[in-house]
Amino acid sequence: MQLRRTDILDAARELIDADGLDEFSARKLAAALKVTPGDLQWHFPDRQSLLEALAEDLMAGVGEPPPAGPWDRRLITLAHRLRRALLGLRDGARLLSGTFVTEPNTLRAARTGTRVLIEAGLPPDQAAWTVLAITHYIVGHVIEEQSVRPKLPADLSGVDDLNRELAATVTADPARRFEFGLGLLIDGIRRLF
Amino acid sequence: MQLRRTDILDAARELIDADGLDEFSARKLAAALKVTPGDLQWHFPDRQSLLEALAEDLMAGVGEPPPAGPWDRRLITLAHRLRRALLGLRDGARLLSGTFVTEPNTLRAARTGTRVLIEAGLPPDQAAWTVLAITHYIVGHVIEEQSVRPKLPADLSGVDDLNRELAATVTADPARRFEFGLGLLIDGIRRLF
DNA sequence: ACCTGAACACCGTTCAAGT
DNA sequence: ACCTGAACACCGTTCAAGT
Repeated sequence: MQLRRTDILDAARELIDADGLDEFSARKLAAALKVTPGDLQWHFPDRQSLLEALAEDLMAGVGEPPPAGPWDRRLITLAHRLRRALLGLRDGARLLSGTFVTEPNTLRAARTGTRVLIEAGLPPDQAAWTVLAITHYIVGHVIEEQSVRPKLPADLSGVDDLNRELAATVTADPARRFEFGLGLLIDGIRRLF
Repeated sequence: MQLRRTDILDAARELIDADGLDEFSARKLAAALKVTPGDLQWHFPDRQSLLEALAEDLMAGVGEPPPAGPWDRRLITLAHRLRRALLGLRDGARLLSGTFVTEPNTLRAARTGTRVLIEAGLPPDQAAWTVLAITHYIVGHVIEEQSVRPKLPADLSGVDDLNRELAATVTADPARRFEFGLGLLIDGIRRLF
């Protein structure tokens, strides 16, 4: 049976979802595919290119033009898509942040967001800067979301109010936290018009 | 000569600054210190704990209370400090994002930011959520700043306007880009009052 | 064009033994 | 308390050889 590119990527996703990015190795992947490490090398010249392919796949669809409507709704749609995409694979945000923005799907997402803001009337440079800022927020957020949280001490007595508040924040529903920070950015963008 | 903790961390920083986080290994560090790998293990039980110590050191001073003044100025001061701290070591943002927020210096920075907003009149939960959002933006931004940029094609003919705009954005002075995105967030926070 | 076998130059971590 | 020597169980990558 011929080893196809998508089979390799599927198996890689399975391993990463199971054990995390740090546990992932090309040799384990080869073993899972019942194939020699050398064979894997033939399909992907090195480990990095395999991870980049994975990141690119993750971004598929994110850059589809969002439905017509007000710019803020369209931007929020894009932001949610990017977050969902990153959450689609264990350690997805860390994976993406280790690759470059020049891959087609990643670039397309940035283009789509920029176009939304240009169409809304923002000058092109401000539009591009804004999209980059939102992207950084999302990547930073999801990296934290996906990082293993240390067990918070069940007993919070002896901890002061501020620490308790911060603990509550980090433990809070990440989707709502995401929404809150995104809202700050959107409100900030509003003042650019 | 006794091997001290700070010597180990200094040598580690030197190696990371020289070759990047991916090239860094405990064995190279041991060699640089003219010491056995096993000896290093005695001082830091595992590689991860060494990296965490490094991240903690990076955050030293960030959480000092900023000079009195309007909340936005104080928050901007903290934001710049965090960015400078992360830029203080090659791959510093990636390093920090691989550790937890519970280390004293990291926690202190979050506490200080939260307190600034509470003192300005924000409810504690909103203050904490806001600080987390800014932190995510900064970490995401500096990760991109510190990632090796692929050589942009010198010849941009044949590339459309949008790509050219995005290329210009990524190539632009990162300090100004940082300021722009931070400004969006600050303006968003303004509307919370 | 695809895959194997075998090697090379590395890793992090453990652990008995020394001082 | 600190450090060495030596090993264990891994890595990514290369490359001649097979089909």
